Amino acid sequence: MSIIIHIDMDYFFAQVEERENPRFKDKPVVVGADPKEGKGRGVVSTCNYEARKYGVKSGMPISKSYQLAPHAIFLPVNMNFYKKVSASVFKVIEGCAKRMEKVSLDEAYLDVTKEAGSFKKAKEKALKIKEGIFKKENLTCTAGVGENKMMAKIACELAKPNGLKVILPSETNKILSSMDVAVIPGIGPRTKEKIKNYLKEKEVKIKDAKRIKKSELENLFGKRGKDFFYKFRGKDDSPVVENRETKSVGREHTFAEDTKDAEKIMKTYKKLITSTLLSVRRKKLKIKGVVVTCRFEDFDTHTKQVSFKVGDYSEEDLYKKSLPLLLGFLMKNKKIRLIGFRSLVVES
DNA sequence: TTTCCCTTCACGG
DNA sequence: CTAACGCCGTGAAGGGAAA
Repeated sequence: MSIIIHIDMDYFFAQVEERENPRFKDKPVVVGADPKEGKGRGVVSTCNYEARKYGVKSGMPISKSYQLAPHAIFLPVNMNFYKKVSASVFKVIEGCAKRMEKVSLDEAYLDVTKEAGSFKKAKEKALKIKEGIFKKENLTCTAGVGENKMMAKIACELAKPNGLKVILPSETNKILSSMDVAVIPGIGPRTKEKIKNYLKEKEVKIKDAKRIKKSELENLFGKRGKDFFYKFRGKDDSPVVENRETKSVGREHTFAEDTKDAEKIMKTYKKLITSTLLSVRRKKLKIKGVVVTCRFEDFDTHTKQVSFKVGDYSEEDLYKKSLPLLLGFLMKNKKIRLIGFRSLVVES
């Protein structure tokens, strides 16, 4: 049995924007792609709760969010600024717990099994973190405490925004039973659909999903199926990992309009390589391969990959090695929507 | 036979 | 045109080639 705290900054990017510009408060704020009067091709990155009242959500096409809330304040993603704020927030968190896994700019898991020793102490620690972040950065977050990563995350979801919730092991099964299967991390729309079809039900709660045998889940979902079987019962043995190794670094670009213009594509392609290589070098990584992605006008998406000897490579090297992959895509007589370049890397 | 490579799929933030 | 859909990164499946 572990004691895990999950910390999640509330509507992070939008909250930072509100802080920088207090007159945005009480108004719907949408951070994401340029809506371009409803013609934009990007998506919503984050929005505040005022915008959510209109049905706007993160991940939604920006064009749809514009239909739902044309009067909202639409802001571009100021990633460099959010990164700085995030670094400051993480300093607070690091000061409070030894074992910390950074999930993203605005989320972390803390394994406080040893330091806290009890759920009561863990709750106090979580409150301290919330206060520390608010004092330093004037931003709110939500904390969840549970017996493992999954339960900490679910507790956090239930308490948002600006909340703090503990789910005791004795409460775990009762709380899960009436929840939708999709609250389980790793169960997305596809997996949920498959489970619904398998049980021939319109909606599936976790108590219903528990009727499925472990062997059936394994047949349906392979090794993930076994994890699901245990997760339905509140069990998750995935560890808090402090330093994940970077496996790949890449960039991709969607054109404003689908294109066949080879010159335009090449120009963009070279920029993707340059930018990727910059990141690779900043992180002092060695390259062992490249992947080229192409999405055509009909959304058909393909990748081509080639591996080579681990080493340091120049922009020209990467260009030469990957060009045949890209040309393979240009041969097709279809307009291109997106191209991507990714380096497979190893830490040196 | 085992391991590695390539491609796709699904997911999460 | 009743769907619209970015950018980044991970893990796993499944088929085939290489060692």
